[in-house]
Amino acid sequence: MKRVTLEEVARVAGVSRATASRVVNGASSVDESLRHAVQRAISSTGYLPNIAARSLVTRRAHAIGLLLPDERRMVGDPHLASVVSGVTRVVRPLGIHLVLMMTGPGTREQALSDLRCGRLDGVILVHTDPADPVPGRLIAAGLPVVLAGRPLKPMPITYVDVNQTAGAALAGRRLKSLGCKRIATITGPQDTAAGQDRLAGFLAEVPDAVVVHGDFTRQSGTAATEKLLRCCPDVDGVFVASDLMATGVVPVLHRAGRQVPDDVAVVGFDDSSAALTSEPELTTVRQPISDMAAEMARQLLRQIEQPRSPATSVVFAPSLVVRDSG
Amino acid sequence: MKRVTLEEVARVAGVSRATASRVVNGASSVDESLRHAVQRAISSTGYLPNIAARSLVTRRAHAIGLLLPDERRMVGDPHLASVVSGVTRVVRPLGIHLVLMMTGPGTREQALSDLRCGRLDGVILVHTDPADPVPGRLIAAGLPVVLAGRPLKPMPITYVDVNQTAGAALAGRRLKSLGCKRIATITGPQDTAAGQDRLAGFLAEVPDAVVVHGDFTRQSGTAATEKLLRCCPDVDGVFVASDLMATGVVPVLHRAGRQVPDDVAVVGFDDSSAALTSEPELTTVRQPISDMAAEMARQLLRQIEQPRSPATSVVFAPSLVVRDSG
DNA sequence: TGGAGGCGAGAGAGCGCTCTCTGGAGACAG
DNA sequence: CTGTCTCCAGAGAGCGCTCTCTCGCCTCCA
Repeated sequence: MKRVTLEEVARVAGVSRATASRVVNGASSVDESLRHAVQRAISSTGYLPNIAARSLVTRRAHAIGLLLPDERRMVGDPHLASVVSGVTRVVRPLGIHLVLMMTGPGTREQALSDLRCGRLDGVILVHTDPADPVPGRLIAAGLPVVLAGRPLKPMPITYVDVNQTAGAALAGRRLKSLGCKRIATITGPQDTAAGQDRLAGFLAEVPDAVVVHGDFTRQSGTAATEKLLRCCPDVDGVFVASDLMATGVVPVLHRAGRQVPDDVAVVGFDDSSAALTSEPELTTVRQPISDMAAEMARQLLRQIEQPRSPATSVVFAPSLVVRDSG
Repeated sequence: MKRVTLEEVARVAGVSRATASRVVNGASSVDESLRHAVQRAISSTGYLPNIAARSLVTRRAHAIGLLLPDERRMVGDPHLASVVSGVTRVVRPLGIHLVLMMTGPGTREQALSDLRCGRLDGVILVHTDPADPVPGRLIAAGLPVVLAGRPLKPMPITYVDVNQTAGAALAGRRLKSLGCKRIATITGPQDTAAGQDRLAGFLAEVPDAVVVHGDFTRQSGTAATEKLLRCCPDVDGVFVASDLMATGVVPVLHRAGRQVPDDVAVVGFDDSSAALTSEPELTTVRQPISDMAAEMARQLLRQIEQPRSPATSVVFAPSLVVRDSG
């Protein structure tokens, strides 16, 4: 249980600490026989490099942060596990730690100082409040940061997103191809980029759609549907801007005596687990969350490697998942 | 953007590095005037301690790991966000990082070496495979570890769990008090502690219950219900050992022409988001996940503080959440 | 054979911090 | 007034690693 240091390894291998270090870090300019001696010494002693000591001199923490919104917004979010998994896939083989931070009082400041004092090499920001000053301060300080989702107001920051507009258009085309005549949409909050884009994309495809506003919550889906049935009782197709919201929509339709999809076709957005537990299972627009998360990690690593490299954005294509609801 | 060191702070404050360090770490034996001078120097220079340097000498990483099963088992798991949130609540005020690791090839070994080389101070293990040798190796090495959920075979390890047996009994009592005469249960996998305990607890309350086996998945809920309706068509109350499974149960009952809860009462377990998106909303047994996670964090910190302290277990009380299904 | 050139290994100086140990100053008892 | 005890600040030695700089040795060409 006693700690093995590089010094120890070097002694066992009969070389200097510097040479042992070269072998550990894979430098090429080491004689083959010495390299072998060091490798034998490493496995015989069970040597593990001390990351703290390494970080101290390389000024790399070998850790990135994932900044999440508060629990309330995260619980029931279907994507968390996929995001973590996607990032992990990229980051783990490199020995980089993924540090989770959930927003609470002062969390974002904490992240900022972790970044400044070299405890974190970069951060991925999820669900950023448009009024949040932290992303701006991060890019101003030239610190590596990637946003999940397009920022509401344009800023020179790297982000990864799905083509929300195209996804909503996919939904619109689906409803039209089902022969729906009276089409409506229940929107997301219009102070988010996703909410705006999904509405715009849908209207581009179905210009005469009835628009009722929601805010991505289940409750708002229920309320919006009641309103919709009052103002537009002959509706026969509805695009709901999130699956979670759609789980509030379908029961209201059923209670009003409308069969889904026979009387009213419903298309959701997200392909979340809610789409599968809903009855009937939801036709929905899928975002490749895990791949997007992996790309965020890659973008972040690039920025860490090459500080102050220009901001880029990567936009993934959505796809339609046809199930039973529309 | 240049880095400020303790040396710098000490110089500005006109004291030695040691005294500055004492102030930073809150040691009491520092003269009030010097303490103030140092604090002024800290804020004027914007000093942030370098954690790597500190870790190097204190041998504390100030980071703990959360070891999760693979993405497949995690996606759709309702509890991840709550677990993270609960742990964060305890750990963040102490400046301790929460490192997420999702099981993939070699992840657990990685966690072990992170622990050994001092990159992690301890780990919380979630959903551990009973055949997994890692927990055993961790306790053998005297490394701080806490399990989420009772281990299947007894071992001297600290764990936090909900009283699964009592929770299942709660469900049984509910069905009986509703006047159900022909009661069944759809179980979880019997190679997990939760699956076993929920069945045992339910049978203790309803000894003559019909037992059909499932494995916590939605699909298994569907299949089990079909089987149940065939072998026991007069069933009027069913305890489903997880909410997710229950979302597969209810539609089958509906299709068979049974109203929930009028013809068949359904009680789930977990109080997950699936319980809310289900129609009707599920009566279910709630586990205080977030509080349990916080307790896991506290237990882990205690072990880190006092290595090789005896293993303890903390068992939380479940509660019944009455909604519409039973 | 001698000198230049190149390549690989070792010596040693830190990285920024903590912590022990020492020493000086002040208080108080003898 | 001296000796002892206490208390607090500073000096300095690392923690384990990387990386530059230097030096030695071997090769190759003149």
